[in-house]
Amino acid sequence: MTLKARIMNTMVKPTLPSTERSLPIALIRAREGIMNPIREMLLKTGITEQQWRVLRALAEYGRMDTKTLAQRSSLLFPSTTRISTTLRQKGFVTQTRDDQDRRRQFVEITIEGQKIIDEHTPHAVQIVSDFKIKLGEENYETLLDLLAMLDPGAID
Amino acid sequence: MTLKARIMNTMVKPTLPSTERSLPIALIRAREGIMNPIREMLLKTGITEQQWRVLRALAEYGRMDTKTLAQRSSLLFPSTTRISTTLRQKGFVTQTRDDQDRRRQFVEITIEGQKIIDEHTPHAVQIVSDFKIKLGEENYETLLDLLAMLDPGAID
DNA sequence: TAACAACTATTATCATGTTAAGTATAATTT
DNA sequence: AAATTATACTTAACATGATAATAGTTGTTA
Repeated sequence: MTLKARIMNTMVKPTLPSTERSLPIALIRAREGIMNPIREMLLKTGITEQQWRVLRALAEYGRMDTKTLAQRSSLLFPSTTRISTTLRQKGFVTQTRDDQDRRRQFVEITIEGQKIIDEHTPHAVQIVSDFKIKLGEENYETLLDLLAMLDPGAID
Repeated sequence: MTLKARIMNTMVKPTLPSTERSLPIALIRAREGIMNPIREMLLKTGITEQQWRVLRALAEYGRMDTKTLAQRSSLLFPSTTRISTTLRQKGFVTQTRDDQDRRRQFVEITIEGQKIIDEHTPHAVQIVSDFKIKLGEENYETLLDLLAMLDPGAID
């Protein structure tokens, strides 16, 4: 697109913000920045970022059904099913049917799964801490608050 | 995990923030909130969110090579290759080799591709505008600035 | 100029995102 | 109780994310 055409567009039509100032893209890039060191850490564990999220949720809240697990891990339901299966094969979780409601599937972290969390939590804490320092404590909290306002699951 | 075990953990070991206060997860959830209406809009176009990003970059900056396109679209290189192929098959872009450097592949938006952008930009502008209202103009700009601080590609 | 390294792009592989369809069980209605 | 509806989960299909391996081209150096 020529410069002239771009200027014309700006004058006569509603235009999107430049991709440099686009909120969805800013979210993607920020996530990249955060996840790079975390992914680096996870390389040694042999599990993925999403599998780490599932194990963390299970470690924090204990045994739960797949639906709840999906919500707590911010994963889609089908992804959660697949990841649970993978983690079971790796020996990091167990799956059991609910006898009261046989549709329900409970997932629970194993000793081995908990070990993964325990062994890497200090490093993960360090990574989070580095970002707090980079942004400043106040900015960090502000950012979390602003992001929460966009969360579709949040109780407005 | 029992309550007692959780309390013990908190006392003796470094702990991660609750998933409720985790920055990576907050970024995912915020993105979900933003992308829901955008994906809804894109349903009518038959293209995906990533394909939309590629077309937008091409519309804004004009013809460019795949590497630059990947950066401008915030996509991985291999993803960009695949998406360019898909978009070419749909008739929304053209691909040409650079005669000066035959490694390089140029991608350019077609009239049909530009039409997709033009037809849906007003709706996209409306969606962005809604979020600005929801957050407030000042918060919106603050959020973009804070996110930019996490962007690994940003010039600190 | 031949060997080597660097660069651009493509392809491969596995995991996940996303939507839709399907299955089994439970709850509700008639 | 049979039919219907709703729920929890699973599977399928296609696109993308992420990493690694490969191919073709250009640049550099011995």
